[in-house]
Amino acid sequence: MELRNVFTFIRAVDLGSFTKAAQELGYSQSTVTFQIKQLESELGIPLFDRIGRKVTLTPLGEEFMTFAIDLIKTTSKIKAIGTQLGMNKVKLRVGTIESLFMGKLAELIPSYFNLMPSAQIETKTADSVKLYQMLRSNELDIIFVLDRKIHQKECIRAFASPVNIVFVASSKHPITKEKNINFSDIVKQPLVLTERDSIYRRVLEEKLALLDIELTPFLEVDNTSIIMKLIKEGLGISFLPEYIVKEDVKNNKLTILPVQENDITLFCQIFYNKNKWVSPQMKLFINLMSKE
Amino acid sequence: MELRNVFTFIRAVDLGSFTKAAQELGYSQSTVTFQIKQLESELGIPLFDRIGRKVTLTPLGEEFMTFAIDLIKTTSKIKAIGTQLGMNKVKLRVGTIESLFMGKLAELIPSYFNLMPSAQIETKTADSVKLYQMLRSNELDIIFVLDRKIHQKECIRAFASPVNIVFVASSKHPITKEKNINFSDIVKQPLVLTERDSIYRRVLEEKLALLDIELTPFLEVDNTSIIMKLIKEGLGISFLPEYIVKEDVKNNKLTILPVQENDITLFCQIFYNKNKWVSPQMKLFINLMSKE
DNA sequence: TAAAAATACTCCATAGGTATTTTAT
DNA sequence: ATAAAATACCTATGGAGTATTTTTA
Repeated sequence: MELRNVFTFIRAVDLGSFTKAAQELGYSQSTVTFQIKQLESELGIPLFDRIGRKVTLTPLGEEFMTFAIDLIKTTSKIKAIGTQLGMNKVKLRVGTIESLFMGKLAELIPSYFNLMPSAQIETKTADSVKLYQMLRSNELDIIFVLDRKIHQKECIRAFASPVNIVFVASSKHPITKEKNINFSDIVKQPLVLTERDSIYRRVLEEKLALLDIELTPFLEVDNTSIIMKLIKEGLGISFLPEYIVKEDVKNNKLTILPVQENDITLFCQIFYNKNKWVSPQMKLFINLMSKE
Repeated sequence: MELRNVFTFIRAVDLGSFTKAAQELGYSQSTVTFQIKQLESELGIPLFDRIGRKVTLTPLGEEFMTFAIDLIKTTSKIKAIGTQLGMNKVKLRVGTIESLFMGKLAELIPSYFNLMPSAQIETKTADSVKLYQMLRSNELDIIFVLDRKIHQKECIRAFASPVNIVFVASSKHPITKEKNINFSDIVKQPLVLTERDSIYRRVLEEKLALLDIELTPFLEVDNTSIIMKLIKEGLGISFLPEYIVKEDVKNNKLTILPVQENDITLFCQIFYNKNKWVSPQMKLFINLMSKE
């Protein structure tokens, strides 16, 4: 059944005339006759009695009329889809790495819900490799990662912001007295680092490899919050993104070590799947991150 | 918007695959792709994310889905139109002449409502000329008249039953003693007749005109019930359809006069407009009358 | 005679098919 | 290599128009 015909039917009923309906709808009179005939044969029931030069609904036609109005009501609701954004609960599936969750994402969530009150967010914390995979297989709508600024196939970069990765120690640690520190000095210290395939750990190792320096941390922890807690207790030094230590540096609990050779900069970035429709929820998330 | 496309959309969502939907619906895969594309461009919103070789609904697609289901529900209701007959109040507009209402129609109405419990009947009593007019202009669905069996243009005769028109007098009236009565005897009596353009009055006059007899009733009344009341009180004789006096003849209140020359037979008939859809209500009415 | 609907006929848009290409598993 | 969707291209159906006929007021 063609909704166009249903529209015409309703106008014909309201105006009591095929000709008038045709004029109003911009059809020729014969087209209206045809459309109504088509409806009647599709439904297998007569809709109008054609008596004299008047048309009047049959009882079955009246019955059909109520359903026809239903159909039209629903189509007008359909036309309004997308006009009231965020009116319906749309879940945004965000993937990120643990340190970015703690250091950046957590503080963004309240303002997201502020602007999208009926929203839902589902977060998934995993390592970058897993996150890229999940984005490609559409298990996530958006991922928020720390990485070099390189092309990721199938993915579109919606946002990138530079992040320094720094060496930190407790402010009470004797090494904070030093003015100039080299990589070779660092590696002699007890190091608490993230796991081997964490991106900044890997970047650091590559850098040191060029200088023929070997890295032997005495402790590996996969959670930056725990690392910071240990460091604050004076347990050696670590290599972490600046954003995550900022707060403690301000409070003078941690100190960034002045390692001249360290020019490692990564980017915290947002990606989405290139084949994915960018929903208002995704746009909002990206905007909030950009304005920060 | 094409409901066919909405059907396809729903199957594609349920099966999570265009190809499977195509197989199930008997389309080619490209047709499903085309139909969904068409929906998307009509609505101006993306319905599916095509990621890898999977398709998944976008948030807007999910929103559309609920309305799509609405549409399909309504169309399935539409298909059921006419299956449950008499479920909805359909008014049957019946026109008849006064004597037939009293003599035939009144007793039929209870059985009509018995078989069509949710029905409505609207009756209109008028003279035959007016009734034919109203049938032609679709102010009535059906008319029940007493007439010669002649073709009425625009009308279809659904039923006809012969009716004798007879002379009656009170059983106490002296004329009932007579064995043989002629027209010439009749016209000498005080006559109470229906109005001039009532059909049996007219037929009688035509018959008498052939015999060069003139008819001069002393009283004309447009209501047969009143005429019968007057006759029963001994106020002359009348010329009425047999069905209307039957009851009183049985009770020996009225007597049919044995007028040999009187062979006047008319037909009580049901007509409907030839362009009119014959509703189950109309059919039932006709059937009930035929079975009587 | 005028006005409304039905009918006949024509034209073009488009729905649907087949075959192929692209993309991801 | 396979499976799914997109794309290109072709054809037949049928929707809409014009012109005419029928019917009633």
